[in-house]
Amino acid sequence: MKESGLKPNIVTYSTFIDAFCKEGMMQEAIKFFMDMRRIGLLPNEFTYTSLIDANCKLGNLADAIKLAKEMLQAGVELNVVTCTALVDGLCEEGRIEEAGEVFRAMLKAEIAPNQQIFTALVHGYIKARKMEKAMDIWKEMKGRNIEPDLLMYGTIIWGLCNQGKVDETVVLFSEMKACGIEANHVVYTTLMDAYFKEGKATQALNLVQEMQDVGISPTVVTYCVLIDGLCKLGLVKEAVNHFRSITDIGLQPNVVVYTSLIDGLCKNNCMEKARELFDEMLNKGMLPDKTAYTSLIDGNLKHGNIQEALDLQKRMAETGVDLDVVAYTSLIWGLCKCNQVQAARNLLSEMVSKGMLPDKVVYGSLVRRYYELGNVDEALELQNEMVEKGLVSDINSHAVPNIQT
DNA sequence: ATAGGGTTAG
Repeated sequence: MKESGLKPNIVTYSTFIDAFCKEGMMQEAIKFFMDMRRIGLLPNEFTYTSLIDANCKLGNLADAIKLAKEMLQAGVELNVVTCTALVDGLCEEGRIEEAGEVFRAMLKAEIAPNQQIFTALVHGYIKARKMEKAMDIWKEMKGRNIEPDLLMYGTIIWGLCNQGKVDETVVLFSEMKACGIEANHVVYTTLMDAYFKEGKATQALNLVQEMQDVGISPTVVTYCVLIDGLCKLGLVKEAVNHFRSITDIGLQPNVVVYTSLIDGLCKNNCMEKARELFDEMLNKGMLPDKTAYTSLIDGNLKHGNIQEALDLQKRMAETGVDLDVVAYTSLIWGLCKCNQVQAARNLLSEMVSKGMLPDKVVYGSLVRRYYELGNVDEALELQNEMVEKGLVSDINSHAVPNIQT
């Protein structure tokens, strides 16, 4: 720049600092920040905000707050953009009370709030599971005649769905559309999932139709929600049909979508089809993960195919996929059911040695089997272990592990 | 001229 005869000014420096921040090159950003002051350029609200926001996003809240104080001491006035960066950073760290304080301080300083800071704050309250406070902020925004946009509606809808209050989204969703704000695939997918999870299949399926009608393309996640929802309603044939149509619109099913369907097929007694899909996934060169293996293992165990389950477990180990609590629970229960109590006992020791906490279904299946075999000593030992771990020794429940994928 | 907000799946 010297060669060109042009002197960098505050905007030049701010632009570079912001670019460094966004590239994660904090050392360079700080170097420029020091350089500019050395040559007598005073950082402005843009410079500070770039640095504050970057520190917030890196979780360095202490540095961000320090910079904000420094900014005020340097006589640079706080504005809504800087406050939004701080509010968002604090919310991200779960420090919602402090975020609220920043917001209130801002109002006190007569800085006008806007859509963006309201969204950041609403998001923070939702994340902190304070939906009522989130709704208060939403109302305050409306009271100030600030129109919510897609991000704000999306956040509120997501929050309500999160709290199992999908019914309360109906009015908001209509209102949003009436304002001419187009929903996107995420909002539709979120709503569909919430409706399915509350057993409201009609509403969920209506949304699939509506999405098509308004020309919003589903994504792989949308399909996953749809397939999972249909399977859990026992509509496995429809789920398979939808699965097959994924490629028709140019998408490729991923491991998660395969797993949803495999799990659904297992739970709807279509083991053959489940195996077929699992192999199809392997043939496509996809690597099944923990959940994918566990779904098929669980299905096999519940259908008495112990050998196939053990083969899958072996393949899992060979490909470096660790068993998790769900997989252990399923295997131990299945082995007990198939009279392989020693193998089950070994797995229990293994999971405990890995620091996992077996639940009463795991213990219960072993204890019950030991009693049935007349091995009272082992049964009592395990019951003691259960009590030590703070589990109720409820071995009569005949509980079947309900594997949630 | 340069800074800030949300979200979906097994």
